[in-house]
Amino acid sequence: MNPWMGQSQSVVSYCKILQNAKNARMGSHRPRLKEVAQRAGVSIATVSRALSRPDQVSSTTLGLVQRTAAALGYIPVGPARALVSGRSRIVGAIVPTIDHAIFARAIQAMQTSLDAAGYQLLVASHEYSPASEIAAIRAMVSRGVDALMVVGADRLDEAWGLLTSAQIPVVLTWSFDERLACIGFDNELAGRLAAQHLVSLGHRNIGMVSGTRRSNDRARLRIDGVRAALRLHGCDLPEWRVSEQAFTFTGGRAGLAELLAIAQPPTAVIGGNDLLASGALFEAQARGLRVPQDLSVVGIDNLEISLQVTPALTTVHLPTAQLGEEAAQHLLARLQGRDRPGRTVLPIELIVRGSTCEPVGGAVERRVAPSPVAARR
Amino acid sequence: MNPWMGQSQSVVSYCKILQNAKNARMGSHRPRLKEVAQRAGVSIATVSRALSRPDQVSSTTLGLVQRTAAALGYIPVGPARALVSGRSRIVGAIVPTIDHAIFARAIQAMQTSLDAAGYQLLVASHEYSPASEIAAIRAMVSRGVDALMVVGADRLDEAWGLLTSAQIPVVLTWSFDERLACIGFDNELAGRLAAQHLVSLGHRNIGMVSGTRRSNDRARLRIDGVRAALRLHGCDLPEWRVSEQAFTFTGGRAGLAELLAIAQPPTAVIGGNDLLASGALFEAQARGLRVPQDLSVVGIDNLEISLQVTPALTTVHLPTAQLGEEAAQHLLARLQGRDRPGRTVLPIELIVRGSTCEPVGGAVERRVAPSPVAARR
DNA sequence: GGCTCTTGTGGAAACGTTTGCAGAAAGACT
DNA sequence: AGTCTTTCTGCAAACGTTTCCACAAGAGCC
Repeated sequence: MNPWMGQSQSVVSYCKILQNAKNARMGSHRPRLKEVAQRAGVSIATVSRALSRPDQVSSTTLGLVQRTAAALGYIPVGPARALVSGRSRIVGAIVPTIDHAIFARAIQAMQTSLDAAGYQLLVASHEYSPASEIAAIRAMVSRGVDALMVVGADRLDEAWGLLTSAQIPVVLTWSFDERLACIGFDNELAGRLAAQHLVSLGHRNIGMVSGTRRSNDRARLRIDGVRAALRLHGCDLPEWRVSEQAFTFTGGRAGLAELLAIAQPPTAVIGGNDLLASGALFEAQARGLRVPQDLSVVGIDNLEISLQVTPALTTVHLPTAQLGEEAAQHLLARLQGRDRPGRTVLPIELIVRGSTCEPVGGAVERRVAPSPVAARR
Repeated sequence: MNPWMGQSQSVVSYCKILQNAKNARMGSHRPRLKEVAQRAGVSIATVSRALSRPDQVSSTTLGLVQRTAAALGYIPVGPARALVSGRSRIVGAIVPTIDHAIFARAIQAMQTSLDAAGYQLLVASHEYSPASEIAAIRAMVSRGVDALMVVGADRLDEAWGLLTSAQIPVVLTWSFDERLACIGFDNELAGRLAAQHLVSLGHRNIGMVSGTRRSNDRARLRIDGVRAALRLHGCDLPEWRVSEQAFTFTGGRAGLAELLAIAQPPTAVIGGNDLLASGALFEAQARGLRVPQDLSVVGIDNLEISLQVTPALTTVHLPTAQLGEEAAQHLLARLQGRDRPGRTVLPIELIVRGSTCEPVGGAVERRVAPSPVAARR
């Protein structure tokens, strides 16, 4: 049994520990190893061993100690353990934001895996601010995390320095970099898959609603992928056919609005992720455009919502929950001294649904209707 | 300046610390207070003071120490600080799941507020398992969190015992209980508002797609609220007009399917939250029912998605981000010894959008079309 | 020039564990 | 019975901070 994990024991006992010399006036207090030892009539060392490596203690003492500890409601003091053992049993995760389905899902998956191994998860978000990320890394290291997960390969030199010189396992997720172990997706391929699909349907005039590119290599790589696929077929993705927006439905709507305002509006758009793509879809429908006949829409991520919208969204599936779990397993393995591959590329896949079809000539001309004001709030 | 927060300093310096006696072969290593003290030619105590209470040190020494610490890339060892000071500067949050927009948002808001105060956030999820929650509480306490946030008032006695006997500030969120300080919503009112709205539109036969009620007082209270409002107008919500489902779009769809299968299908449904309500909306549309003419749909939460679906979802707005921030501020205040009200009820509000209207006689008879198979994956 | 008061500094004792080491006890074998 | 293992236990030394206390040095005052 791992003593860092909660042992199941009655808590009524909490109230039973009555006044020891010091705390007579306060009533109950949190017992320490020393009190358990006294009560059980053994040494501190024995109690410690009984609780953290039961095999090193005779079965009679073991039982005695366990019973006493349970009766007193003993809960170990983490910082003391961490200080002497050098391991806090805490893993850190630094993400751009927790309030985004893909990161929330990955974090949830990590947490579950870590929990099963007796580790806790410390989270921080930096909202795509490189300076905040540095502060977060430093805060994590300072809290003594045993391992660390970060997102993406775009960061300041100082952040790289902290990560590479920290004496703990670090895993870089979502994309790749030589300097660290990585578990990620081929973001460029994601863009290529989306673009290829549209090209193979016959689209030649394709727009993209991208998320913010600054401090976000994933966003840039996806655009690169789209561009590469288009070039391969003699098309291109000029900068003015890329609309950069915040990662929200609203951003997706604004992005599509922007693309529809240019001289030769695209017959298909690729969203940098499903949020943007769904937003584009909503905006198209609000303007009376039929999707996919008047406009094809492709996303990247495969969120649950993408399957629910009408038409369901064609998208590139990225296994984000798996990423979270693999990240946790990777770090756990390294914490146990097991070797791990330095780079894991998770498989991605285009999922064709109802939001894409071959372009229907001239249909886009219907886009004259202005966007009706969406119900506010 | 708070030394628990990352101080901005060059990291190149990391490489500069060359071999001290012990680590000659290893190259760089993480410097301790002792090394900073030696290098600066002062005592450990002075360095400690310079870094954590600059006012207690002469300005010349202060500058010297700060420069040396920065040059060496000193990062404090949290567990040691925590052990001696009794404060880890870590706050815990235990939620049912991180992978749900409302909790993700609340956690994100908490994290931001805590971060600004130099605190870090330790998260755990229990997936609505009471036993897991106990383990999580124990794990948190064991890690020495300075304060704790939990969700809801449904938990085992053992969990209550741990929470009330822990010698740290604890805040209960989303609902209320006498035993702890609370920041929450009037969930019963949320249900009432939704039901009242439908009744005032003329609906008499109302169904509900609820989330799992077990270990979830919020879900139960919302149903209670709906029921109370209906009773007030001479209607009722019999148990067979309540479909209990998982908190997902799919759950919402299944729930509506179930309600439509009963003898006198409802003319309006209330979703226990917006996920369920949106799911119901999607299912209705997939079956060719017009919303709101054939079926009115109301949700609770006001997620971003609720504004984007067509028609936009009538819903009860719950300020979840505000809840997260208030929870953080509450705990921070108590950590600083400031007094805080024991109970904060956050305001909620019905937002009427396009998914509800007065019932149109007999329209529901159209529901004969079976649900088309949704595109898989 | 002696006195007090303030300010800055260092020594050393905690904080609650884990763990190396040594010794005691108990069993196995001659 | 004596020796050699093996198993179990306790002592005490870490771990890296913060902070109490004492003391030194200067400043201000008469």
